[in-house]
Amino acid sequence: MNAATPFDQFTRSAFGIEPGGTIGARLKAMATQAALPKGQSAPSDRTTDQVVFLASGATKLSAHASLEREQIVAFHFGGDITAIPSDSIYAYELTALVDSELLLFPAREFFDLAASDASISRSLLGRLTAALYRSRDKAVALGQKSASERLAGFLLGMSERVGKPHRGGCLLDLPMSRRDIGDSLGLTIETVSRQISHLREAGLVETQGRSHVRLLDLEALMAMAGHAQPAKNSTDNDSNLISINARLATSG
Amino acid sequence: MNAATPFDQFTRSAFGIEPGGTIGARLKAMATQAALPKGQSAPSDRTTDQVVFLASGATKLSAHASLEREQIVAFHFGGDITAIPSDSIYAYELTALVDSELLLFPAREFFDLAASDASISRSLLGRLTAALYRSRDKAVALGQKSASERLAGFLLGMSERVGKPHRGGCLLDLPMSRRDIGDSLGLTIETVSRQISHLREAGLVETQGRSHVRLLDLEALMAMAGHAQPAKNSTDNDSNLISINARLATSG
DNA sequence: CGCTTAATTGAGAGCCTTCAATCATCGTGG
DNA sequence: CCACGATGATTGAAGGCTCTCAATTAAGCG
Repeated sequence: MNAATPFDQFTRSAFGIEPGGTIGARLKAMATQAALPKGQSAPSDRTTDQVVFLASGATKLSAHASLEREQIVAFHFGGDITAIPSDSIYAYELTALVDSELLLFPAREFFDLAASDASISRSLLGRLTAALYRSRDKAVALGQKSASERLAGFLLGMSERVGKPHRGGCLLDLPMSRRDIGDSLGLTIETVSRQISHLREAGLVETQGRSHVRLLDLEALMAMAGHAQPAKNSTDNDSNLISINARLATSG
Repeated sequence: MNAATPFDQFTRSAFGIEPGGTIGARLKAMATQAALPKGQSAPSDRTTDQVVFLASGATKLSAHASLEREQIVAFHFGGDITAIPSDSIYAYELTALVDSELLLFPAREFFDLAASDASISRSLLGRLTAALYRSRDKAVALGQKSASERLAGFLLGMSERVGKPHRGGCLLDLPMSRRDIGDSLGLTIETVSRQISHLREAGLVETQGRSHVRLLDLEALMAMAGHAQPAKNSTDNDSNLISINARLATSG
């Protein structure tokens, strides 16, 4: 086991502890390492919740409301931690959007052990809270927002997580399909496609191929997404630029 | 401080620790106790996330997507713990549905202290995970389900939390208005009202006054909600009755 | 270079919303 | 105890946004 294994990355970057310690050894004993090729789903356990550390790649966590109806509740990227329920009213499934490496833990044992270490507990409490907040924000979008608002919000959210600054705008290389975007936003692929076309016609974005999107006007997108805080006075728009970058990318 | 104070209830029932200990004293030092009359909102802190323990009563946690657009992300009842974000893109607000008693903690300090105690950590990890699962399930409903499915799911969810068994059915005394239900389900009050009328006409529920609802056919409601697991064989419906009661009521 | 899959674009239908009016509920005051 | 008023809930009709169905175009891969 060299210094760059997923497990070392897990203990060090996620929790700030050394993999060689007592806790590290016990964590390792209950971990299952998996290399998920693109499109493949994590081995699901119908009897035990699972905690997942995504070492590298990108995944989607989706719930099957019925055959033909899938809701993606979260996207994950390298370094993210998430939890997969086993006894929900829906069947949840973690699927790789690109080739990915991940560590799987049985949730109950993992939390039992984590609770005994202050550093790990503190990290998990923060991450779970962030994931909860993110999930709530998604619920707000799904419950209250129009298709154009949702798509603008989605692009801005992705820009925070995988965007690269590019001449005052932002360059995205989206790992998910239009269907995935639709399943995440509660829209059909046709509606997603139409909304992207509208954004393109409005000069707010440029697209190249299936996955490359360039956000040309972040401020206009924020206004369109309804992310702008109600201006306290007249033209007090500066605060938006700050708040939009405030939250770190974490599973949710 | 007698044995029935909200704080004693908090440490004992929520975490299984004695309020008199060192941790208990430090928790108490950072706690703010509040009695919220019906309709009133908790004092919001725009700079610090808050952890809330609801000792008694019922509350809603809502996000303001804009003026006139409110999404309720969670209902809470006595014994629940939740967290209110301060720096979200939406303004979150905790409002009492009935006269309520609650304890407020600054989230960062609270989690810092909680992490140092294995018992508290374990409890919080479980509660936060449950809240995350519940929020995800709500996202699924908001993203994929029709009005009738959402309302049936709402009634079943409430039956688990505040329902009283009644002659093979379930008796509900809902503390929230039709507007609250609509804001929770991403529907208008008119649509909620129409769907309730449909359920009544179908003989699945009876209503009495504004808040009393009697669920007459839980199985039919489950089928309508789309909560039924895909039957593995022919008429294997017994498992639904078990799974519907599997999750404990927790904030989220 | 051709094929398979994904994405785009268009037309029509459906579900929920909006707008409007009526009815019921419940707290209050006589 | 009942009448009254205010708020909440119900019901109806019309419109809008997204979905469904269908066809075309583009992208990516062998």
